[in-house]
Amino acid sequence: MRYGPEQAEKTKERVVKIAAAQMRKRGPEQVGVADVMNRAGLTHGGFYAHFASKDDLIAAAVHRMFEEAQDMFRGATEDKERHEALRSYINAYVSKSHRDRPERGCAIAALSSDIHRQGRKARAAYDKGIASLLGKITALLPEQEGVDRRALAVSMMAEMTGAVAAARAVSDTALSDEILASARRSLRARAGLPPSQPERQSR
Amino acid sequence: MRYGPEQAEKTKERVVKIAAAQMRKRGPEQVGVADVMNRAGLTHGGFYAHFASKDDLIAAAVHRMFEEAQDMFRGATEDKERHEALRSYINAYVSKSHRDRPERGCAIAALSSDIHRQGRKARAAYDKGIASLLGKITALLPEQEGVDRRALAVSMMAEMTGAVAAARAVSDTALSDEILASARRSLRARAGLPPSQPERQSR
DNA sequence: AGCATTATATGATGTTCGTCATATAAAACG
DNA sequence: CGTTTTATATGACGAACATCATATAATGCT
Repeated sequence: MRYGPEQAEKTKERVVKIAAAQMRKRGPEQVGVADVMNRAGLTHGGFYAHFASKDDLIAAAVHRMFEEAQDMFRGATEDKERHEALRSYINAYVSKSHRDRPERGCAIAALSSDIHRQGRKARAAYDKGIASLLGKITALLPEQEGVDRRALAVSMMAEMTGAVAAARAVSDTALSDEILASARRSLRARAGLPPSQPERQSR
Repeated sequence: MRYGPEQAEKTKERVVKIAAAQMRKRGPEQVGVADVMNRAGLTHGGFYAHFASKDDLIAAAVHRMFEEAQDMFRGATEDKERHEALRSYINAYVSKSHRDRPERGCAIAALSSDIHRQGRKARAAYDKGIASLLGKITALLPEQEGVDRRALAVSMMAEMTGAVAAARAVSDTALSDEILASARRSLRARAGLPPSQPERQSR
């Protein structure tokens, strides 16, 4: 044990990463401390050398989820002109692959009904993540007369996260696919994107 | 004990009602069998005279949530002309009072990230509830040329549930209120309702 | 009146949980 | 080389959990 002075940092990062994945997949309360530590190749007792409590771990995990979301956003939008960036982000977000991989996906959709039972720090991290995403979507929206871009961004974010959450919740595959397809088309139209591109199936 | 032959039926109904409220508030997994029974004035052991398992209780609770949702829908829409019914339903759903009382509210918003971890029966009840609601929203939408009412209903449901879930998740009150207000305005416009009614504050 | 039925209660089982006190052993430092 | 520091391990604590076997007592039927 103890393989270097900054090994602890690496270990902690690994634990948080695993926790972030597991908690998106199974919910923060369903993920046990011992489970996370075992997945990191450790035993449960050492946990409290890194975190003050499980609530602390949850807060750190939520923070990391939004870091990963930033990467996803950047990957979909960078080096693209605004219209194309917006289309790319919508297609990536409201997609089957996002629906089918909650452990790698957006925290807002994954934790929508879990987060309000969590501690102060986890909720603060969530707030910050939402605010940041809203800012980015607003900035991508085209300016049009009579359109409040900020309000449109809020409304679109609700539809995006609601559609992915609903598509995950539903067990009928056809209905789930329909939810994604309808939301995707509606979102593109509301974003002011030309309607009938060759309808790519984003999987 | 045993106060009559149909007393058991009453008791079961009471247990399911309590479970439906608690599970919307705290999540199905966070609600213990003993907790529900105690709230019903009983002890935990008798539980298995009424239900085969906790999963069974969850399924029954989800079923009941959608029954209550039907009542809410009917209450907001009955005896109203289509436009007015639609406006009334949107205002009631995307409201502060709905946000602040998840235990009495819509199962879709309350369980969006919980339900996909549940058993077959609970998920089937959820599917049925979503399908039924979608049918009702579709029927209320005005017919317009070039508008797929069903697709619009799906997209609007995603925005409604996403907005309420996000408004609950966020701890910043101002942001939470903004989410509701933006979604409400957007939904009314998308439903084809005249834009600037005297903006009632639905609480 | 007495017997069978059944709704609820008591209490136990074995798990899993978060937390913590303590032990170990390797690295860093003198 | 020896001492201190510290990352991880071991093991235990009490609480909560779902489940079930059994007990109790009141009802409905004969």
